[in-house]
Amino acid sequence: MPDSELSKDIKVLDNQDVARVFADIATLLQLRGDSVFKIRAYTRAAEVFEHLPTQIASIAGDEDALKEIPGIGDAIAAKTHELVSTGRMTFFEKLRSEFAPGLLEIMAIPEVGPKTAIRATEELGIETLDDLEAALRDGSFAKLPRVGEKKAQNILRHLEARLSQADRMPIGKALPLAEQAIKELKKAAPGVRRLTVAGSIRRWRETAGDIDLLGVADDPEAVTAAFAALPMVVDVLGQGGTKASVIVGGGAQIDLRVTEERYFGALLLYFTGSKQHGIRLRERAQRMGLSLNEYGLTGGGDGELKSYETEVAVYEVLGLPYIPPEIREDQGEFAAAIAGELPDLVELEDVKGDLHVHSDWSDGHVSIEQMVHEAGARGLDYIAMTDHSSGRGIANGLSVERLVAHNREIEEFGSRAGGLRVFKGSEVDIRADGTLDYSDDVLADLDVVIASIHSGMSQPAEVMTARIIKAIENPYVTAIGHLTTRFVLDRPPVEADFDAIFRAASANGTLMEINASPKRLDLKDSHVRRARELGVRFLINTDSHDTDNFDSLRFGIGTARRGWAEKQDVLNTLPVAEFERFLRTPKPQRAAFRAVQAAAV
DNA sequence: GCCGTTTTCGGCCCGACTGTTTTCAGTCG
Repeated sequence: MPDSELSKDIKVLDNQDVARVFADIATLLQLRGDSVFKIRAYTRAAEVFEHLPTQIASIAGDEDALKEIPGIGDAIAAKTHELVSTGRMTFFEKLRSEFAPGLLEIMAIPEVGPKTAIRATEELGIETLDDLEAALRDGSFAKLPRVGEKKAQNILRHLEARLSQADRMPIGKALPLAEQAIKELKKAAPGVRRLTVAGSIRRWRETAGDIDLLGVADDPEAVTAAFAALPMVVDVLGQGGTKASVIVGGGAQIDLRVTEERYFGALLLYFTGSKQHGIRLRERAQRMGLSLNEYGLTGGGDGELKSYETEVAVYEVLGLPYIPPEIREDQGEFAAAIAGELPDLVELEDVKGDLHVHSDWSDGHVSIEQMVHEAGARGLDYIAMTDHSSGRGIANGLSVERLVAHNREIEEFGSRAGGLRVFKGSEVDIRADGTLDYSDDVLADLDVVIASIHSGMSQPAEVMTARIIKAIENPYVTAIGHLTTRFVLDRPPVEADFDAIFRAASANGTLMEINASPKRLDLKDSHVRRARELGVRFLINTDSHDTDNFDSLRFGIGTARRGWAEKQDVLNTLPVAEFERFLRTPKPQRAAFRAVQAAAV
């Protein structure tokens, strides 16, 4: 069959799809009671694929290339090849046919493991989530061996959370909740020190399952008691001498652990994760004749436990430099650390400008003057006012006439904005055919042009790719805004060939925006990493529609850091004079400008 | 099933909690 027909018949699997299949295989092998090491291998493969910055579909034809990936060997490479080239996997289908189709869903409920799931099907005939709910409610589930009343209640609560889709929350919700809890707890328990957020939030993952907090105290029990009694708490799941788990309003779970000062370093390292990063650390310790746990390191000469107040100290004993939380994903950070090639990640303080800002001229909430004033108050050196173009009727987009008036007002405010430089800009719509809302001669009058998609998001991948590349090639487009248009947990990304898009951006000197709005986080972390590999440079913008939206910058920084972005990769870390020089450089030469900058750093 | 500055075979990370049990299975992070 020719390739063109193949591509018609077979859905192109993205990395998440492939990862899902291997995760399901691991679950099914658990149900079958297969070797824990085999299960671990499939689980690892799923995690590796999920975070792989390269499109699996683009390399799956070459099994040797697949086997280059750590954790992928002969068997999984062959299965991946089969899956991607045919859309099916014989092994998976055979395995799946051995169990009721609903078992995978049932196993996904917390506290339901393979043993419980198997007993539930064999003894109660449970095959779907509905069956499970019925058995939990009528009490029959609680009579299963090793279950009981309390366990059944817990499982029912998890099931209800799953059915209401509340099992993960976006970081834009999780982090403020964590900060509120920290603030309240500090007030309620003045004895607590070093109170900090750990877990996936500290790694700036875009979603969180629960919120992990760690602290130090001389009287830990007093702190956990105060925590359980906080006003924001609606339910206490458990509370002991060093640990408490609560549910707060809105349904989020917060776990707090309180320890002695001397254990804090190992504990923070342990509860920051990721799980895979921790496993690699413990393996490394083991090779050194040591054993790492959440209290410290044992082994060595005397076999005594040695504790550490900081993470740095633990890494040091293991012969490693400090690895920032954002890249603790077992995605090459160990190799980089050992080679002394860890990236010097971009920091919040590095950002000097924001090039995507709205006002009440389009769909923003306050005036240009207020946004400019706020940007100055926050210490920015430059911003671009980028209200929507005319195609965005719904967002009160600017006609060419209004754009001219908009430009005039910006020039006025710019002249009396103190040291702050205000650029004339637009967030111009990329139409379905890849043309822009304004003609080139209108765009030529602007300093900064952010080209974005706001409609026609379900185009086929080939059409979408060509559409975006056309915008990238426009000589006046500074950057592509929120490339994939996705909303975290809420709207899927557009389908496109992102490698081709990043290559075009790199060749044309068109920047890619890392949109810092916690609703978007677009580019996402893995896209940043891949784009950077292909030579793309970035802007980290807040897309602010109100003065407090400038707070979102930190989410963009977190995402950029998860994508291994360094200061030199992010153009709005340049001082204003340098950034203006970049804007004055004609597009064809911006790629070269970029290289000069890289060499200069 | 994967992997190798202790191994191409024989290993494979570590501990705690919960709720069920009369000594620990099951699950989680």
